[in-house]
Amino acid sequence: MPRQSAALKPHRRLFADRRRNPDGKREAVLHTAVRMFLERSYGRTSMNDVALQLNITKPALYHYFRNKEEILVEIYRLGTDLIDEMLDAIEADEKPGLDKVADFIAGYIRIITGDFGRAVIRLDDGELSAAGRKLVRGRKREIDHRVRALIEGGMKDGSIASCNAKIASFLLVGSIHGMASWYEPAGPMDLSAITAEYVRLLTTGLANGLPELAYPGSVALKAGTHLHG
Amino acid sequence: MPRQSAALKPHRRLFADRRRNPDGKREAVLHTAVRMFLERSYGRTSMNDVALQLNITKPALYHYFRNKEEILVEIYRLGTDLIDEMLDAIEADEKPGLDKVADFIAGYIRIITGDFGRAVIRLDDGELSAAGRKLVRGRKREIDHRVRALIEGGMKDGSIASCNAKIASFLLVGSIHGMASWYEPAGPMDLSAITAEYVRLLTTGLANGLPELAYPGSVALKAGTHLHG
DNA sequence: TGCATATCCTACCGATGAGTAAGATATCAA
DNA sequence: TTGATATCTTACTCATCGGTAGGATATGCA
Repeated sequence: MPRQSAALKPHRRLFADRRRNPDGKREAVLHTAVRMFLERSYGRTSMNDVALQLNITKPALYHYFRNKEEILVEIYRLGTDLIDEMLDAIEADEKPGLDKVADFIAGYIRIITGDFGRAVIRLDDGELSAAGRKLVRGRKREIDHRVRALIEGGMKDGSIASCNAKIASFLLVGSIHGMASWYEPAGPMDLSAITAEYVRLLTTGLANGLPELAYPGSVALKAGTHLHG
Repeated sequence: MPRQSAALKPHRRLFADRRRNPDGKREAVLHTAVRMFLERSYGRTSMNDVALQLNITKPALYHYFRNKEEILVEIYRLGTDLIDEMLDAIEADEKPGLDKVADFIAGYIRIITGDFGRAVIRLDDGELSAAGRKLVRGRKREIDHRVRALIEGGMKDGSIASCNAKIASFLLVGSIHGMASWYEPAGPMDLSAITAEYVRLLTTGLANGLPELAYPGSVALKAGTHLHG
């Protein structure tokens, strides 16, 4: 039933014979599952669907994972690990805050255009049990805080204009999250062009050096109130 | 089982007696359903849950809606109507494109901080049947196009700097969509402050008048490539 | 008052999906 | 070669959920 790209087929091979390779097979399950979860959502992808895709039967999956949730949590873990590593590298750099933010934008885009990065953003952690949800949301919150710290650092060193770092970081991260929904790796749009445009549009708004001239925000606010009673 | 805010209780009253009021009751179902869908997702909210919340039983719901999907489609319709009306008003205005974009940001934030507006963004249209999905996605796409046209108009009249309108509109809309996830009306953050910050950050990036000085995008791109092999 | 009908309930059906029991079969180490 | 064990399957259980059948009851109109 589910239409899958040819890229998934290779994982079948691992299960084609019964040679012992638990780590490899576990990984194959994860790669197949994350693709299917992204395409059809976690809730609408049954364990049977995943098993069929790998040319095995459902109970075989339970040889590698205790339950469905463990697959999802593992996917989240792999995805957040990627983001954490990127932030480690950026924080270790000696650069103005604005440059770090620019690096973050580019790096974050690169990660969330991959399967596991995109999973962190697109998959609904509300499907998790209370325990799993707490774990995953904790990691997400930690990432948010580190991004906010990046912006606050830029405000301290003067490369970023004074702003509400909490709001700015949400805007920053949120705009990139949007990409995870519409961007298609196989599509016609060039990723480096998108990245460049994102970096330019977002860092310009943050940059210091243009005190108030750009746009009088009060006008926009007043305009908003008279629209649609 | 589901914890609900007191704001839902009033809708129970309508069902408390059996006075004939189909329109009012239908609306009460929609208001209750959208709240629950937003809190627990469409998939994890059963018809029984909705009925219990209204102090009736499941079959009574089928007196007002043919099936569960009809409720969701109706919610999408109400939400997209709000957005359409706002865009109508903005397009009718005689303003520079950048000002229209600013108005859109403020108006869009206002709408998506309400239940039905937020539903358009947060609820997963993948839960719909092929027919419903086509309908809803068509309306969403139409909105995207109108936002893009706003930006293109600003480029034509010179108020917005030359950029890829498709990417810019995605960034714009995406950043606001992020709000629908983290913003809580009852929370501590002031909505008008958030709106002002969003308008300022986003319109500054778009505005014309600062040719290339703000930030050299090429640096950020190069920096991105060496992060995390 | 009494009838037609809208409203709502109890009790059910059928489908789906997570997870398990119990056994068959292949692999690998000795 | 042979046993121990990892791997995988067939055949189930149990719970949930969308939706319906058919009947009970209140409402509003004649």
